[in-house]
Amino acid sequence: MPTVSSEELAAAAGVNSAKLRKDFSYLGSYGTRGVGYDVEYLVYQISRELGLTQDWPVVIVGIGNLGAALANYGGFASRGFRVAALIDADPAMAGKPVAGIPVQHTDDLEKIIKDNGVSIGVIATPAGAAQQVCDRLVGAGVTSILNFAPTVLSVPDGVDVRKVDLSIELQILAFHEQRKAGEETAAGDGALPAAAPRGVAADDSADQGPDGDVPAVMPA
Amino acid sequence: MPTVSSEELAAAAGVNSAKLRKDFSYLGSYGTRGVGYDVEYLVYQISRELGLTQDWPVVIVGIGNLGAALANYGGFASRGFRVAALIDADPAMAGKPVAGIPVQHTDDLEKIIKDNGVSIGVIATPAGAAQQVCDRLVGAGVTSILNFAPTVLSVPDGVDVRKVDLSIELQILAFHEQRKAGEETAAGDGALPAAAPRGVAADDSADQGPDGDVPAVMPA
DNA sequence: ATGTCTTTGTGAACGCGTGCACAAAGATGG
DNA sequence: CCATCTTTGTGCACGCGTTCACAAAGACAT
Ligand SMILES: NC(=O)c1ccc[n+]([C@@H]2O[C@H](COP(=O)([O-])OP(=O)(O)OC[C@H]3O[C@@H](n4cnc5c(N)ncnc54)[C@H](O)[C@@H]3O)[C@@H](O)[C@H]2O)c1
Ligand SMILES: NC(=O)c1ccc[n+]([C@@H]2O[C@H](COP(=O)([O-])OP(=O)(O)OC[C@H]3O[C@@H](n4cnc5c(N)ncnc54)[C@H](O)[C@@H]3O)[C@@H](O)[C@H]2O)c1
Repeated sequence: MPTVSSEELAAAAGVNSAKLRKDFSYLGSYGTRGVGYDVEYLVYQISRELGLTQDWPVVIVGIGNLGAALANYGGFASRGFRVAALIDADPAMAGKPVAGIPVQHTDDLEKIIKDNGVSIGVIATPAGAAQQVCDRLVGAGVTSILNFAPTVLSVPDGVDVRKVDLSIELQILAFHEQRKAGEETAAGDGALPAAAPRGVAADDSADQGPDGDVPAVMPA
Repeated sequence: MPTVSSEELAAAAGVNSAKLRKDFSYLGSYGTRGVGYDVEYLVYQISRELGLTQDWPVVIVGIGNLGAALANYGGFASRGFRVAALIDADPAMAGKPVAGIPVQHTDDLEKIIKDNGVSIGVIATPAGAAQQVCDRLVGAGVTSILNFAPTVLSVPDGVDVRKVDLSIELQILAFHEQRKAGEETAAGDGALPAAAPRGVAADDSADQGPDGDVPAVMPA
């Protein structure tokens, strides 16, 4: 039976082994003291808890540059996500296949959502259309939204939104970059709390909850 | 003189007003008691502190589906980022313009970086090439990297990496989605700590530091 | 000039996640 | 069956960010 210790796992992930064990303990006591964790069983338990055992149908709305790239991306299928439909407002695109999937018109949005039992929607439309698209998605039954448009979406309680704003990612890098340059001359006497640079880019990135890195105050 | 109170700002951003004031206080005392903050002055101070007043040249490496979409994206320029160059390993692409910018070959990577004084690089290559591209970027002087490839990059101290992993974004949504479904029958008695769903998708997303939302343990 | 009213700036308390340290559990060997 | 050794599971303490609450500051009216 192949096993791994929390120490090995922690080293690979770049985190503290105690934290890792404590995290695992929320899933139950799947380890064997003196031995470690049964790899296969552990993978299964985590996959199950994370919802990776079922596959989720998703729709992508707004098949422009970004939407098309997403549709072509093979990494989703391997993680249990299936692109159930592509939706765009442009009548000229209707019927044309992107990544082998025919684009459908926005008029049918509600029907598409319901027919496919979709609960996760991806918005890749221009910012101006995002809130409107969001409202229609939610109205049709979508309860999770991944938003690429640089807008803050308002949604009812019970609906989750995650926003991917590439400009903000670059701004955060630029912010640290600026601090690096400043520190060369005036070493670490800035007015702001230390923003410790990380050597290895391990985990993080997943979080989007109350950021621990940069004050999460400025609106988009 | 147009002003705003911390209370108004906090309501708009969906955060606590005390937190907002404390955050601002790190930049100095720019407010006037009994009145609020001078909007124009505040915007300038924050822009300056965040590094938004200067523009940053960036290079994009890997001009495929995603890289091309990024190159076409107009949102970067408006935030002070300038696409200094597009780089790809495919000889067939060399010279061809994408978004009006000619694609250059990977052979010239180091020269391009140095000639343009680039310190921020974007990696949109396949996962297998990411670490190698990263090493070359860092070797040429890049100290901030935005990585779209689903790999954990190893970099020397002093180099910042931010990773955008769309599959993980979807997995996080799917995770909450699964919990919603579960709670309908067994209301809030899960083994995991409460993952409070947020009604409005305000801030967060910026952080990528130790996530406050989902345990940051699993490697990609 | 003085008083009142609004809003800032911040000291102090609270809550939470992280890391330390160790007892308990179990495997393994004699 | 007992001793030893490894690794888990977790109580506890520490540190940090968030929030409360209020004194100080300043505008504005009288
Ligand atoms: N391209 C990028 O790299 C990038 C990066 C960050 C953010 N974004 C954001 O992603 C969004 C899309 O970017 P893009 O470059 O693909 O733009 P795009 O203009 O290429 O594509 C937008 C697509 O949305 C469709 N559309 C417009 N209104 C719609 C509606 N109401 N319903 C359905 N579809 C509609 C259009 O027909 C078009 O096909 C924008 O909000 C942009 O700011 C893009
Ligand atoms: N397309 C998406 O929506 C999406 C989403 C999430 C993640 N990603 C990731 O982003 C990366 C790019 O995705 P894509 O869909 O654009 O892939 P793609 O295959 O369309 O493009 C990859 C490009 O990188 C170039 N390339 C390969 N090796 C290179 C090297 N050593 N140096 C420079 N260029 C090199 C290729 O010539 C190609 O043009 C992948 O790692 C993918 O997993 C993509």
